[in-house]
Amino acid sequence: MKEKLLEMFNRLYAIFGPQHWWPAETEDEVVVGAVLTQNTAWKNVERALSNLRNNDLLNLKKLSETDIEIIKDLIKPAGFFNQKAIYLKNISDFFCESGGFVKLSDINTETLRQKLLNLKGVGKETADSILLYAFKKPIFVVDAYTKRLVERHNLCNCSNYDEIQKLFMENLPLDEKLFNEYHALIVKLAKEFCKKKPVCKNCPLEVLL
DNA sequence: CACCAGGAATGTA
DNA sequence: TACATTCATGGT
Repeated sequence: MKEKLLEMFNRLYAIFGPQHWWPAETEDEVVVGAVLTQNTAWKNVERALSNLRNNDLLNLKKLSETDIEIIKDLIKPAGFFNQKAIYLKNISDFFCESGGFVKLSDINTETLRQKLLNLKGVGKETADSILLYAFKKPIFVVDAYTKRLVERHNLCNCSNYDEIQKLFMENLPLDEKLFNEYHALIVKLAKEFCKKKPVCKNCPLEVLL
């Protein structure tokens, strides 16, 4: 399995090259983007992020000080704006109360993950995306594409988040750079070859089966 | 017109 | 524990 997962990564990297994730200027922008992209096309997220940036609100401190109705209006293009505005408030308040990004970086990864999961609006994928792409922790992010990939290639007879995450983390070196690129490459693969949900025609990974 | 996108919370059995 | 429903905009 270790060989298989590495071979899959090497093949994806050979085909698509480095993906330069997360597409953001700051750590705060990663956090905000992680919430806004929940079940939402990234293109729509970019519009919401632009709106926030143009109003100088693309940081957690400003967001915690801004009226929620204003936030709702600016993030509308990303959809689910009523709940996402609440989520952004919860998270930005937490970061401010906790002493900011640098202070939180000192916390042990498992503890920090739990703190993030305790926030309304932060599930496992969002928490792990923040840990990996903002805090640079070696945590593997599992999304719908990853689940489909695991199922289609019969990498394990599991379907829940934790087991799929363990599959990758117990069979790969705990390397933040590797996990960063791996998840991004899976997303890239899905966008290029799996635009329709059930089918994955001409998928370059089929040769590995 | 239907279906989906870099999910999570809530309710039901 | 395992599903079903809801949230909402914009692209295809």
